[in-house]
Amino acid sequence: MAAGKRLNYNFFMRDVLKVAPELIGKILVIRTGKNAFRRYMITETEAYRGSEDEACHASKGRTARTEVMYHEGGKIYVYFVYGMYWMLNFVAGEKNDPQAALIRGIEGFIGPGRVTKALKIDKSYYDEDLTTSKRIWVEDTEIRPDIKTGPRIGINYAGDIWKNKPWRFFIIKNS
DNA sequence: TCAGTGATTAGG
DNA sequence: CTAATCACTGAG
Repeated sequence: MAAGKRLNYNFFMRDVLKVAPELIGKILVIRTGKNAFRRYMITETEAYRGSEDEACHASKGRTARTEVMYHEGGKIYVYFVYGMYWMLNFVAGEKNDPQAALIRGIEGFIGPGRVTKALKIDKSYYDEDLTTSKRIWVEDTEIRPDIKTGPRIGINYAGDIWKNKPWRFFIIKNS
């Protein structure tokens, strides 16, 4: 895979613990008008992995909301939370293995709610396919950033085992 | 530190 | 139908 090329099916069909960190430094492209697109480098992600992961929405089973997580890698999982914010996730892994990477930060917009506000993401992106969509996709780069890890944010409801997993991936913004 | 805000879910 | 919950943010 080369810089500027769209990340394909094979990229997303792997385990989310590979996909989530590798998304860091990649370019998220979003259509903003008829022939207008904006490009943002992804700077922070989190991995949610399978029905065992108590922090993963799919740990409570297959529902209308989590259905797309059970689909093949490359789909988009969007959901609404706290009455105000859309969360943008990229589904990873094989069919029937519910995994997704939450996009927590892009260049200029740190925080999952701020990301979707900047990109104007809403429910209409639910189940969109990143490998074929004409309005959103991810491109490869030559960037190989120094990736830091830490525990995931906002999942206090999960047990300690899962709460402490270092499944948040990010790069510090250059100052 | 804490309220706002409404989709989603489980339960009666 | 009701009520609880929530992968957050901005104001104070």
